[in-house]
Amino acid sequence: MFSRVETLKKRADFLRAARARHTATPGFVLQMRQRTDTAGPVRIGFTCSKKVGNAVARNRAKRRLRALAREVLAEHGRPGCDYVLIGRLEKTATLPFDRMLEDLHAALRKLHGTSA
RNA sequence: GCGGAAGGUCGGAUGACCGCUGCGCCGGGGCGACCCGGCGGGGAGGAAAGUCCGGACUCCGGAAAUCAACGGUGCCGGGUAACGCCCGGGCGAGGUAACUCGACGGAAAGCGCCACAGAAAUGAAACCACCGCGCCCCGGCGCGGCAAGGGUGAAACGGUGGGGUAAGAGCCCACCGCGCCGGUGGCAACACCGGCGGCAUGGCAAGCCCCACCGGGAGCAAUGCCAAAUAGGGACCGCGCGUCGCAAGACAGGGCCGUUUUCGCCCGAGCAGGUCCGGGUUGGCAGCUAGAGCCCCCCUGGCAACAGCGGGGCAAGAGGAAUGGUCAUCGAACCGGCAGCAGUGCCGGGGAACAGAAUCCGGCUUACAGACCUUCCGCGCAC
RNA sequence: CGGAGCGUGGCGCAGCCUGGUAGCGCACCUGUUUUGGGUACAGGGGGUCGGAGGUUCGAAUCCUCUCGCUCCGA
Repeated sequence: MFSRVETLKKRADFLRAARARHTATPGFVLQMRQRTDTAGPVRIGFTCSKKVGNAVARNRAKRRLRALAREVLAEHGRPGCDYVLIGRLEKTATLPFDRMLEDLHAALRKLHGTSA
């Protein structure tokens, strides 16, 4: 791991990422924003609205998204980028983990390819 | 065996790999705050929920008593830090029973309301009917008596039976109900017994209210500190220019919870006291987890809730918010098939309810697939 | 996390405190007026009062529980 991974905490950062590039898969929505400091750390945020369910369902969805990000974005994340993973109703908690890993790789290829 | 009642416990399990977090230790780096790595042992619930009550704690302007307003509680006694909670008792209701349920003070302190229907909805009164007398066209009318019967309504001024009467009526009597007085038992709610009154007193207090008791307000996003940044601002309010003294200070005087009183504190010639606006910061640390703590056992007191002594055990502290992710095995409910009179057994599928700590405790309420334990009641059968 | 408030026809609101009739505006339907439409006038339909339980003879209204939504506080 050559770049540190930080957690996104500010509401303003989430709003900026929401206006940037995004792509959707059955299990989640991925947003990506290239910051001005291109050598900075990779930053990741997680969002689950009340639409996902009650507190138990929201926490479980966020934990699965965090596990996905730890496996993929730590190595394939681009420095100086903010990523936001958004949970979806039912699917985020129930889809097979391998399928979501593939989807995340595909989503990263799509966003990196178009923004390069 | 079937059906039921009460109380309690648990609420998926095991393993592997990869992670998060705070605590302790070790090593390294840094002047330091701290950062990195390794190891060890912790890491969601019975409701963590709803936020419906009661506290602890903190601030508001310090405390006690009192009155008023407002809010709450409401049979009696006890338990508790406290409670609207718990335990025991009383009364009422339901059930064959075990047992369960009850916002369960006062309607002769006062005000208000009781739609429609009905003669009349609480001062009493009288539509039909009943009875007596009078009159006539023999069916009614007039006067008087009466309130038992009819009809209306959720509710009609005690109920049943007998006597009585022109017809009736607590008009009289017995029993029941109600009220009052006395006695006995009980701390009390209340119960029982005796006597008296002839009955006056409809319902609603989850309408106002009366009585008794309780409560100052706001809340951990409280509050305190540090750093950074902006400003060194503006407006208003409070009291004021007293006496003695060289001064410190003291005394007048003033201020401090809605009222009053007592004490206490503050000001007392600038105090730089308070409030608001404007501007800045949306960082860090503390509060922050050991306290009326929970559980188990023995003993003592108590019917019990509970209290006391002793012993043992357990106790997460996050902060865009950790307590997990993936895989494998085992697996309850449920579904299907086969066997059996049945309890059930075997095979296959299936893959776990409600739900996530946010300052902390004591309760209540609500949600919940199922599994297990103890005690008790009724019925049936056998002895 | 803590604290306030609101749920009534399709939409926006009264009525609730002080219990017996659910009302107003826009919208909708029908008719008249017009060559037709709009406008105007007349008439009409449509509401489990968020849900459950209780108090009462009777609940949109009073009480308790519950569901959903909105706002405020460092």
